[in-house]
Amino acid sequence: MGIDPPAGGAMKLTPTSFLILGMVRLGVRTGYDIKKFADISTQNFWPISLAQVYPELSKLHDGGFLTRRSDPKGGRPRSVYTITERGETALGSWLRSTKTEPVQLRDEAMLRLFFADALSAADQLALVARLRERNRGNHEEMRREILPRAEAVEPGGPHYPAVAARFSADLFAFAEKWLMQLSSELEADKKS
Amino acid sequence: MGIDPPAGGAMKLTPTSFLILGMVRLGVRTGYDIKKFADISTQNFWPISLAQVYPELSKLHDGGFLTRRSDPKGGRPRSVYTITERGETALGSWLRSTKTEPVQLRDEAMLRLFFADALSAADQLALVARLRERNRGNHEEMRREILPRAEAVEPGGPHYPAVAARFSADLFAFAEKWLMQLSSELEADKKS
DNA sequence: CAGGTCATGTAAAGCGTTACATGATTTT
DNA sequence: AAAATCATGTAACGCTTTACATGACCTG
Repeated sequence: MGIDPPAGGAMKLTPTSFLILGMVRLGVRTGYDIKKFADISTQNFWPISLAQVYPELSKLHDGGFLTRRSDPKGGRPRSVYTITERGETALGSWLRSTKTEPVQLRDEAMLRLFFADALSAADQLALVARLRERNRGNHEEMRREILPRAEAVEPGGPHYPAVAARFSADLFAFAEKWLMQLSSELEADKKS
Repeated sequence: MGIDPPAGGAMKLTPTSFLILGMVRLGVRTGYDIKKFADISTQNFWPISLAQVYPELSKLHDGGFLTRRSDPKGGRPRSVYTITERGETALGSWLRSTKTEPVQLRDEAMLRLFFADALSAADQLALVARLRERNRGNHEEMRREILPRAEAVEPGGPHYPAVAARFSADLFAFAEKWLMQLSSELEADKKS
């Protein structure tokens, strides 16, 4: 009532904000659905938790980037969001922004590999075997769950989600071959 | 004086703790040197900041995993650390631990790619070009700075740092080819 | 002698995860 | 009838980053 509607003058949007904004733009309209869809699409390169989604939606709504409409299913409250003109503009200029942030990888298993010289030959092999197994699992999930969904897009639908999925899948495939090679080399070294 | 020397009964060590511990074990003895060496070795899969190093060293010292010796260079104070038996044990059981944490990737650029359908064909190409350029830079740095240092190891020295470096370098190389391919496909689509 | 590197820390702020809390609806 | 899923949030905690602070030593 007393709040200037578009408001958000000095509002700093994070990549997580744009993830939410982009999801709403793709037609994923509720907080719960955004989290569910993110889990099978963007989780590999930008993980989010459900606890981030709701405050972020409110923030974007307060800033005028989204509109909120109450649409209860039965007696259960539910909020449905739509992107505004302002939201589209913000998303567009983020997508065109040229400042490139570095990739950030965090992998405890790779850290273990780095220090693996402290292990016996047998334990080294076991460590690499665990790395391979985890990677194989990730690859499987990618190929079976994520890629097919991303590729099952109606004509005229978005096609970059499938590009991103294929990239991840191919990276996992490459890592799989690489780690197999490493295993073989270690086995060979053991015998000599 | 009144402190039980080994102390650390219920002390929870994080991957960052083991990174520090492992570095000291490899003969990197001061906080400053650990950060410097981490920057050209483990930064790609477990980034740390200098502000983490010193408190972590103190924590590990308090827990009896490291010994501290004061060794000033000129009038400048300096602490040199050594790993203890207890530290070796802890590092070993972490390395042999079978619980596998998931890889965690965070890449704003990939997130942009995922939502690139909102862009014009020209802007899509520009986005991919930026991705490629960043990747090429990472690959270059890997090949020119990190790999050679990791591979320049005296006989009997650790050889897994070089394995880890080669893995990263090869991943970047793979991504480079993949992104080149994507660029070509987009160019081809544009003409048709 | 100025700027860079060596060297060690503290404080504040930001971001994200886990756990907590609640309750309706749907599926088995 | 129980379990899973839908649905929305809050609170506490932990890890990391950035900024602040200090000062000696070395190189051009």
